[in-house]
Amino acid sequence: MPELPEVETVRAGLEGLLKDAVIVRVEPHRSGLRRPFGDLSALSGPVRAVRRRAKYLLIDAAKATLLSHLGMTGSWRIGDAPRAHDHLTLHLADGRRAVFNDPRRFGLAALLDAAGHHPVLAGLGPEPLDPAWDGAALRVALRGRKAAIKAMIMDQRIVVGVGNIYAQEALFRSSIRPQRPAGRLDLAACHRLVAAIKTVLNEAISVGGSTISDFVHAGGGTGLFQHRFQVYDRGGQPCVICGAALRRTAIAGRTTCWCPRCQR
DNA sequence: ACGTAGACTTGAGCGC
DNA sequence: AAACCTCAAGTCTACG
Repeated sequence: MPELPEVETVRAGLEGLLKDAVIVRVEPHRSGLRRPFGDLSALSGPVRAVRRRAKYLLIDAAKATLLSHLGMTGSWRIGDAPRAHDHLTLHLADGRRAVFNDPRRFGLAALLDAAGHHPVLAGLGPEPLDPAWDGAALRVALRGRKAAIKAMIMDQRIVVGVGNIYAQEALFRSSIRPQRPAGRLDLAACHRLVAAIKTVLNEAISVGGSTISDFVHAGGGTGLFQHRFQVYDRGGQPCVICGAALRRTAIAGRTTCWCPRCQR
């Protein structure tokens, strides 16, 4: 999916396009995706804000909040002709339509409950761009863990928003070998890693995220951060720092590229 | 509890 | 060239 920078880019775009627009009708095109949509009709009314928590979007209307997740291939767009894999349409009073499209159907859409909660939000870890999340906090979360550090920073209970692209890029930038047992990182390494995660996420947000094949902004544009990848999908190619051939391995089932010389 | 593999799904592509 | 193949921004479950 879209990781945090992509979701944040969609959030900002959707907020600009939807704020103060009035939803007059919610039209599902199937019963659900990863989970049933449930009854979405309470979403009708003016849109107040579009928020983000982890990789989830929250569209606040007057009487309800729509939670959505883009899965691997989900997108929101405004006012287009219908397309294959459109799953949910929000009809607006001005005639535009906000449409959720997702070819692989790993996404999610549902309303928050009356208390503003949803089961998928329970148990999520800290936001990586929260100033309170620092190396010391990460070190505490990793204590005793033997799994690879890369798997741990992709675990949404440890920290949210980091997926397979930005985990690899942040580990390269902090010179940490992705397969190192997480609990053995010292405080200095945790500080470096947290700083690298924040920097790479902020850089990616500033250029509208990464587009590999599917990701598009709510306004239809693509991201640009894919041009700045230093290790992602670069197995066999030279390290941008030392020139050594980057290695490619699987960690917890996810392809991982890293420099055998720069990352320890 | 912890860690990993497999499942879910559709589309892209010369690598793996 | 093609795709009967493998791989993909993510979660969720089921096993050891």
